[in-house]
Amino acid sequence: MPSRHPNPDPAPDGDPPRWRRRKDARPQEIVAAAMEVFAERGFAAARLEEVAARAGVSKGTLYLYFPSKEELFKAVIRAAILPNLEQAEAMVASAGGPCFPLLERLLRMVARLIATTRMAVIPRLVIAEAGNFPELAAFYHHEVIRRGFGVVSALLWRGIGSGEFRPMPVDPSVRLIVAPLLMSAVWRTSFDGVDGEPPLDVPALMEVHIDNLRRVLLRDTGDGAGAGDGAP
Amino acid sequence: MPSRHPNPDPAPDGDPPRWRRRKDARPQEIVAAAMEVFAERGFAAARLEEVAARAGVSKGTLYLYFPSKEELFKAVIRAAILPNLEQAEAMVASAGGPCFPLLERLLRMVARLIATTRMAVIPRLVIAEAGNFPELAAFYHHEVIRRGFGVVSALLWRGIGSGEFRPMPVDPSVRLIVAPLLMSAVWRTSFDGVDGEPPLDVPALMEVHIDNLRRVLLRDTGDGAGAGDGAP
DNA sequence: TCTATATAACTGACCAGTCAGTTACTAACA
DNA sequence: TGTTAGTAACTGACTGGTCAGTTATATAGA
Repeated sequence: MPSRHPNPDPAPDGDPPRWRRRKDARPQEIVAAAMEVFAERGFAAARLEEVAARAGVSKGTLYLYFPSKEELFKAVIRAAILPNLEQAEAMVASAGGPCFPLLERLLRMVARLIATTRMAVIPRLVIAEAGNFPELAAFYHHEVIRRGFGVVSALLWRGIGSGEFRPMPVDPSVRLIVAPLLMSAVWRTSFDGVDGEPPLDVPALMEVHIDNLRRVLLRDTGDGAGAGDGAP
Repeated sequence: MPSRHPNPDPAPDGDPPRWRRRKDARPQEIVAAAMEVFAERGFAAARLEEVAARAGVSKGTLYLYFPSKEELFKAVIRAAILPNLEQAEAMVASAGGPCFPLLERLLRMVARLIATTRMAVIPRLVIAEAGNFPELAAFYHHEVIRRGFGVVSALLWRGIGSGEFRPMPVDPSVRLIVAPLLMSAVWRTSFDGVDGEPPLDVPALMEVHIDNLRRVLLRDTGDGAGAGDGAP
């Protein structure tokens, strides 16, 4: 099979070489291909032969850049999630003013990622393999969950400190805020299209969630702070 | 390897037979063994050899009672979930009076199942294999999710109809009510004990969730219907 | 005796990871 | 400006192992 990344500056003479040395481009091409295949098949069922084919290299080449299937998977997770996580951390760290609108922006941002990108498959993949690859679960917990929880947690503490939010148990609240995101990601990659159901409307779900959170998190201010259909 | 279900009424004479015909008992013993193994390894990584060993039979015997690994898995799901689902359906159908306490009972019941039984692994297993076995996902959606959602949905409609609950979009609300349960189940079977974290306190999480739902679902009644730390 | 029930050896297919060999590129030297 | 070692990048056939599902054979029980 010819490379899917052929000579970008074809030699004028004779036939093009069967392959080219492209040390710098390979890793990210391999990771992109692996992302596709893992997303379609899950970790265990993904075939490295197939990853290699989609990356336009041979299986042996994979092992020049990644020592094992598991490390390749970690690289996929890092590439898919870390940039977004860093963006979220920066957003919360830098923003001033009231916390609730910031939380709204955060939730909408993640919801959009879940609804529109392949990133949504990652939680499912990790959940699936956690039993057989505990080290993978630990990696994901340490690199993603802990940091993600940290972002929301910081936001809640700030809101409580300023009096904007009600006092509340922070750890359970973080989990309850995040749960619908997890559910959306899992749903979209496991049940969408099954049984003739319409696909899950992630943004709509998120708007209802945000409305609910307004009632739950915000300290009562006397005026109708909640959604519009409430008391007279 | 000797059977773990040896002759329950050992023959008085000579050596006991190498095996016994136990047509009626086999299926449930096999399903119980399969539940264990699937829970520990996931669907794909579970070995039928091991299921057979734990059930005290040979692999061939499995195929006398279940035509394939997939059908065996379905049997496991049915055995683990259907009784509880039916109990929940009966509870909602038969109970009168206000809806919110009923919802509380329902949530606490499921939370207890998730926190204390092996049932909690089922969602993880289905999620994990949904990509590779779409028919399994469809089965689970049809037999479990649809009915589970139906129970909560019925409850919400009733509460809205009676004026106990605020008007609300029912489908998203059902998902938001269920999401923390799903998260708890997944967490307990994927991340508990990882990274030195204390295990998830499912009942505590559920109590916070229920408090939140009180604020979200119940129509404002003027008095302090919400949790105890609110307005004077 | 007859046969439903059970066994255990077998088959065929799959795949992660390895490694001996091949090729594209580089730079030292003519 | 060739030419030619030298080497890093790459290939693909191979190994060793796994496991779902099948089948020839044996025996419990009627």
